[in-house]
Amino acid sequence: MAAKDKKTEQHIIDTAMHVFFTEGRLHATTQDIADAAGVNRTLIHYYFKSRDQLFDAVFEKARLESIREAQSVLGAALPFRKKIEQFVDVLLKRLETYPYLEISMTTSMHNGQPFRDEVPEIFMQQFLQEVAQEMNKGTIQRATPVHFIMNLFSLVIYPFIVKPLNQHLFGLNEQEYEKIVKERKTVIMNTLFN
Amino acid sequence: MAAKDKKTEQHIIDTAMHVFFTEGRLHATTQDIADAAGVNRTLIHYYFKSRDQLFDAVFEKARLESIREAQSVLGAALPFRKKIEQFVDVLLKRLETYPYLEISMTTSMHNGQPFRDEVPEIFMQQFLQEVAQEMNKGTIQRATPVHFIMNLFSLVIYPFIVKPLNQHLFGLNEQEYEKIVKERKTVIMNTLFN
Amino acid sequence: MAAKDKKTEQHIIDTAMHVFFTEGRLHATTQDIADAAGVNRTLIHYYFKSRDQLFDAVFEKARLESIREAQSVLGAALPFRKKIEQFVDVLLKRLETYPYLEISMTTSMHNGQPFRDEVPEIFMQQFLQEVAQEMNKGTIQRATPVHFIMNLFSLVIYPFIVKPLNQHLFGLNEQEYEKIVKERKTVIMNTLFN
Amino acid sequence: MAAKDKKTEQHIIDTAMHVFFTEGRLHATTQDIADAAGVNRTLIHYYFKSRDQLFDAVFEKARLESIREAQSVLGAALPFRKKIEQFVDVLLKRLETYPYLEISMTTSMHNGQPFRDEVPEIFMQQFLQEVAQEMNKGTIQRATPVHFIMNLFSLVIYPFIVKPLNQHLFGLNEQEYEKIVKERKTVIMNTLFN
DNA sequence: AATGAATGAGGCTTCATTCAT
DNA sequence: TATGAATGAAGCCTCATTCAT
Repeated sequence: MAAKDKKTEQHIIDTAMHVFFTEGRLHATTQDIADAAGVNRTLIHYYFKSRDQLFDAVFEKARLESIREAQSVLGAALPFRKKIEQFVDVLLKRLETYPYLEISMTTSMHNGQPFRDEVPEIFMQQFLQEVAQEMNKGTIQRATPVHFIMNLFSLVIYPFIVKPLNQHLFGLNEQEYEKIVKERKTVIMNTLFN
Repeated sequence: MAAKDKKTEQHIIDTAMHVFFTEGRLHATTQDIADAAGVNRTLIHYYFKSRDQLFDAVFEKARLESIREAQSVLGAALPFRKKIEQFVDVLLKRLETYPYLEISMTTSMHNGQPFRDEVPEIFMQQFLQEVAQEMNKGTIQRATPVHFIMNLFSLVIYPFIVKPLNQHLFGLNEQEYEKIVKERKTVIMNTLFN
Repeated sequence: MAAKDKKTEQHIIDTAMHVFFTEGRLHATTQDIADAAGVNRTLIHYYFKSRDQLFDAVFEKARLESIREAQSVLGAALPFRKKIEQFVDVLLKRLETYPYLEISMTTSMHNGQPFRDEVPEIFMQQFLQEVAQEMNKGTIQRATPVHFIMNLFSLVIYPFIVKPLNQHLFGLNEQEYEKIVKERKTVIMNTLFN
Repeated sequence: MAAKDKKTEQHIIDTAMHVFFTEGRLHATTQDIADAAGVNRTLIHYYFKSRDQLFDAVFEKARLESIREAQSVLGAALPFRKKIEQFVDVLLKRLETYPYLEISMTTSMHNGQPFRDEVPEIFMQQFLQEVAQEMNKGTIQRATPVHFIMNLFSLVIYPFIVKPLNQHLFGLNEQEYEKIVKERKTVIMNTLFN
């Protein structure tokens, strides 16, 4: 019902992304997704042959989007700190749309989901060099460069992953947690940079 | 078969913890767990009534262990930095045994797993106050105190969660990743403290 | 694609006959047949309304061809033995093209496939009389006439039906079985006639 | 319901044999068989893991029974003609119980059902030698020995396979066909022996 | 305490068929 | 005449759970 302006196949993928990555229902059935998309369950098989192949299509799209976003920021000609700041923005924005994306991809990997040709290696190498330069300049903590990236991702993503757990742990309601999230960007930048 | 020195019930729980948190097979069936424990599948229902209640027992045990460990360190009469250092040690050690523990607890929460009576509130309040004092002293970044704890957990746990993803991203083999992990503690302490 | 010189409808029937009676895939789906014919699956429904009606059309064509062939030989003005010899030839030739034809028709009858108006009764009556006369002459075994025809069909058709089973039973490879088949005609004639 | 005196697993196999080989419903679903056996459909999976493996079990049992029966007669110390006579009896009796047995096994072979280790080769070789001796004695038609066996099976089995087709072809009602079948043994013996 | 047998619920998939163009 | 999209029916299979011993 919902969508005739976009092609049905794409509509199903988008719905699945929402179910998986926004609602976090990684184990939604094909019926669940069909219901959410307002289509007949069989249609999913018509387009994707099997549940697994729908998964593949969804993860592939998510992966490509992530890479594209990362490259558009990290590949730009900007000062390092500015670049990281924008990247944190991009990540946070994405996490607001798809809070369960990272955890889903990680979880699904345990279940045999194979890796696809990932971030262009050269791209990663270049960025690691840029990080190394900053360490030499003394603007960030000196260490094996991968640690900086690990720290970055950890600080941004993890609190989203464990949101319900944290809310409970710290006794924060939805509103209060929202406030904390809003502060994260500044905290993260201060944590990453000397 | 495997265990007659410990009660069968406890043996099943331990096996389930291994399957869930060490192997990361959160969706293992009762048959899987029964196989791993070397017992008949229906025995699980005999002891735990239902799959969900086995889950509850397992998560409850994990939760209690986590709290006990946390309290034994954070509740001790030690200088703040020393305390955090020991806590990072405890967390890292636990993650080596149960790398999928945190992610499992988080994931299962999405699926309606309810929270149990969690960390004694007073305990958390006391620790947050301690953090606030340190912020005032200037030894750590000044912010809403929960951020410090969020940072701490994020920096320690996340790299374990996304290990396979990271290995791929940075092109690290098992040995190289191991080396990075060994460096984490120092990096984390330097990141958390000014 | 394959056929524009013959009507598409006829092309589909011919393809189906090949799939059913030459390849022996009596349970081929409409998709299988469409693929083999190089046409869209729904086209089969366009022409034949339903899978069953395609079946009907195919079996009807096979039946008519069989009857026509039988009549052209058995209705000819030839000495009895000559007539039977030619009929065996005709049957063997047909079985080489459509080895699974007889078994398919038989099998499909079990599944409720109704009979159509069959061999003209008079024609069969005449032939049975001819057989009776030969029995009186003593050239063939004396018995209820239908036995002669049963024997004839059995001896010719059955070895084709159970070819794979026989190959295995007697340990014959393709070439060796071919040799046996070539000997069949003489053996059959000797078996049928005194 | 039907059976508590025999083990359920065996009861399911027997029911399946009846459905397949007596009723000729080779494409019966697991539900059909479960209904016929008076058991829950899932129980079939409990015992046989999959529909295919039920098939395997059924065909294996049929195959073993056939071999055992054949050996008990053909391996006996009897005059050749007497032996064949008894074998025809055995085959006819079996066909009355399982008229669709042979055709089912043949049909299923087309669909990839693999052969199992079949009739002991030595046994077949011995019987072929016996046939060759009879040919030398002149009691049966002289030819490659396998033809005699082919003829034997053809003459006995085929009329059962095409019973409905034959009834129609010759215009025989159930009673009349029954009468013809009763005559078959004598006709077959006369046909096979000089 | 333990287990083989049995069952209901629910999931994935295939297929023939219909609809709209 | 031909085809892509969509759907309902029905099949197979897995799983948690219950029953009877």
